[in-house]
Amino acid sequence: MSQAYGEQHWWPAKSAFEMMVGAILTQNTNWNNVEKALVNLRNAHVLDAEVMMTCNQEMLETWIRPAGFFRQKAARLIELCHFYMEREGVQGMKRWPTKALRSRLLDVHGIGPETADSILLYAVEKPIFVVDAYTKRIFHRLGLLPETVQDYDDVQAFFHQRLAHSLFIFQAFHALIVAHAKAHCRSTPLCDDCPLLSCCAHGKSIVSDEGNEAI
DNA sequence: ACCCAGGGTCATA
DNA sequence: TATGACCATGGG
Repeated sequence: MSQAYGEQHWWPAKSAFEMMVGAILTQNTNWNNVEKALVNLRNAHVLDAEVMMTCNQEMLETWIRPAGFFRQKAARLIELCHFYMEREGVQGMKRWPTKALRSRLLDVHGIGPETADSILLYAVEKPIFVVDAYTKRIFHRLGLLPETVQDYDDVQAFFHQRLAHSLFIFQAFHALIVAHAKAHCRSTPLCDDCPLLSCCAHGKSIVSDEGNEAI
């Protein structure tokens, strides 16, 4: 996948806090829309936990409107700011064991498993595998991940059992999975040169069974 | 006029 | 435990 898609330079953020904000904003939302919201926040000079925490929620809503779900997300950003300050920023978070920090993140209203793990992997730089819709779809279709495994924590455990627990591996792999999913979006009928099929023993049978399904 | 996107929460059964 | 509704915008 590296050879096929190259370096992915994830996560595109100038600071750890900006990364966390992006993690909230991108929930079920196209990254293009998230970028517009981030530009608005930057122009307003509120891309900082201490500043954002004090700003008016209706103002926040207008800035992040392009990212959709703006009312929920504005409230979630405020919650994130409180968490960030209470934990003394990313440096403070780094001092905590991954498991304990993860469960504190999950206590924050509006932060679920994927958002928590994205923050842990890309902002706090803890070696933890991020599971998203792409990951499940791709590996289910390849026949590598049993269809019976659907639950977030179960899917994550599946990969944790099979991959080296390396920050670099987890960061790069998740990024490449997304790159692969985007490259073979629904516009592509079938990919003969699919870098995953070529290294998957079940590839051919999956392809013939699924017909013209991409990924 | 659809469909969906790098989810999460809440109400039902 | 397991579905379904809801949140909202912009791009294909």
